[in-house]
Amino acid sequence: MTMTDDQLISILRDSGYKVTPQRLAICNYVLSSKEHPTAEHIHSEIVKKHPAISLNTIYQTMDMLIDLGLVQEMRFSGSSSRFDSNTSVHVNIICQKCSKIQDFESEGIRELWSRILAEMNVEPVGQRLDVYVLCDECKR
Amino acid sequence: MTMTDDQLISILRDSGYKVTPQRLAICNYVLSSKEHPTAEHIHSEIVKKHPAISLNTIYQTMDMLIDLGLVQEMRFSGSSSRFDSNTSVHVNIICQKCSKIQDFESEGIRELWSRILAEMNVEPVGQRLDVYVLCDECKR
DNA sequence: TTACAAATCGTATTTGTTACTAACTAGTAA
DNA sequence: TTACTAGTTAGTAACAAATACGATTTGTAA
Ligand SMILES: [Mn+2]
Ligand SMILES: [Mn+2]
Ligand SMILES: [Zn+2]
Ligand SMILES: [Zn+2]
Repeated sequence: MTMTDDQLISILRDSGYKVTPQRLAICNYVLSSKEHPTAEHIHSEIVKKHPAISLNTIYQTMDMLIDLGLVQEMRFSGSSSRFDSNTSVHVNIICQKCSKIQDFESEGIRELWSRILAEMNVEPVGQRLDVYVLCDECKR
Repeated sequence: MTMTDDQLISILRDSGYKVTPQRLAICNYVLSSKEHPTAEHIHSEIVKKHPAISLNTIYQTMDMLIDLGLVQEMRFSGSSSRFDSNTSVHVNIICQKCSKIQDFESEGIRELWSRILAEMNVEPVGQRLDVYVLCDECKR
């Protein structure tokens, strides 16, 4: 979910989180990324502007974003967690070979998913919809 | 997926896996369980009949079952992996509080899911459909 | 029966994540 | 501006689940 610095700052302050340059940099990167990055990946990006940033701060900031409901953590076998800033109902298309993750989102899917929920008769507090595939590049 | 010992033995032999008493016990337990058990949970069950069984053997047998396509591993934040022997298209209804997992499966859901796949235009090799809820007991 | 590849058990190691702590800093209110 | 304080950071230690390793045992095909 992309937003302006001012919007982000309001959200953090309203929830009692202090605004630091590290947080702003991490949030801006993660919330605008479509790559479902790992903590290591986020760190390697942020360290360019904040050379002393620690991996721990990345994890703590992810915990904050999860607490704020702005990010979802996805765990996998054999690889580290990916962080998804798309919190709307959508499908993650995940390549089994190269681990690339692409979102698929549409009104049609939201409608079909809501019908599935209706059939199950549950009140969801979240969901994770993964489809495992071989992506076009890995199929070759 | 429940099956007879003979069916199971055939599958193992056909794939070049040896048939051992430990494997039979683990497979029978896991393939008939609806609980999405953890490795520890499986171990605590099998150790009753095989007192020397190691946790390592549980993990190795799970790898085998995953290789055979009979089991799917589900990783989570803050808790250990759960192993799901229901490999058909279904939704895992997962309580955020007590971590109980219940399958929901129906012709309607398979139909709706196939329409989602059609819209995405992908050839899935698998999927993981999680809905996070508060179960009836935890809601009280 | 024998030979050998594979499986098991027990343990060591790895790895991703979490916990801890001293130093630092954002926010607040004189 | 200044001083205070609770929250944040960086660095590192600790943790736990999962994986790798190696000696011994076992299943299976000759
Ligand atoms: Mn996504
Ligand atoms: Mn299931
Ligand atoms: Zn790929
Ligand atoms: Zn519950």
